[in-house]
Amino acid sequence: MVVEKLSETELDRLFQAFADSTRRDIVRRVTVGEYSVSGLAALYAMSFAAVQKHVAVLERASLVTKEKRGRGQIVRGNHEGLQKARRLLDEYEHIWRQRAVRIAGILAED
Amino acid sequence: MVVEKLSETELDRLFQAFADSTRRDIVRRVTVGEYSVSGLAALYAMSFAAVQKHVAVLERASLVTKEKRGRGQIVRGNHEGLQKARRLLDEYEHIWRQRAVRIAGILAED
DNA sequence: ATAACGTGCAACCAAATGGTTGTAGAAAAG
DNA sequence: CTTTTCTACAACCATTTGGTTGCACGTTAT
Repeated sequence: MVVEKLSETELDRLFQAFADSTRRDIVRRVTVGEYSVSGLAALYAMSFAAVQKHVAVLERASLVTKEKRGRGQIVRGNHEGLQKARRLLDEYEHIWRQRAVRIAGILAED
Repeated sequence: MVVEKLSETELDRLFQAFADSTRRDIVRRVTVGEYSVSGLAALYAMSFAAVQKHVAVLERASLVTKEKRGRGQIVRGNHEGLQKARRLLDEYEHIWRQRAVRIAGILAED
């Protein structure tokens, strides 16, 4: 199995992208259905430009993709980015579990 | 099973905490062993105060805890915070999978 | 008692973030 | 062709972030 290495700045961008509730909501929505940028903008109490910026942050973090369709641009979720974030947290969990096992082993030595 | 609800600001703090490579490294280290704040500070090419701030960010996000011991203060990993972050990403994955199943279902209707 | 160590905190600074408004271009509708 | 719609982008502003230095205070060591 090829364990694709994640660069640190890539991870910075990924977690930074998740660190805003509006962006988390956008990810949720575009995972379920398709939305144009203006379609998303209509959902939130902020300017179009603000939502546009949030989408740009998500795009830079590889969590969504944009695709031109007619006069608009549709936003889709990108499963790969999500998996990368999950993979890192899984790694931490693994480290944690190893540590728990080691401690149990030490305690058993008495 | 009680599915403890995570507040949005709690999630903001959690992901924000992960969005810095120094902080991710600190989490990794304190999960494996025990470190004082100054012990951590010695590891990075930045001032003690900077590391102290990173630890404070992690503490606010419930990813680490601090405990006074003698003249120093030891930093430990907090499994609960890590699990919360993982749980959210799992939720997204679940939504994604449901969607994949639904699309497969639609295609099968032909 | 004095010196050294570990920590917390405040003040400061540059850069990034999250928002705004305004302008401009490309595609669709009239 | 003109108007409307959707998008992109620049300029601007306030706040937060990530770093610094300096000072104060409690704890350990000499």
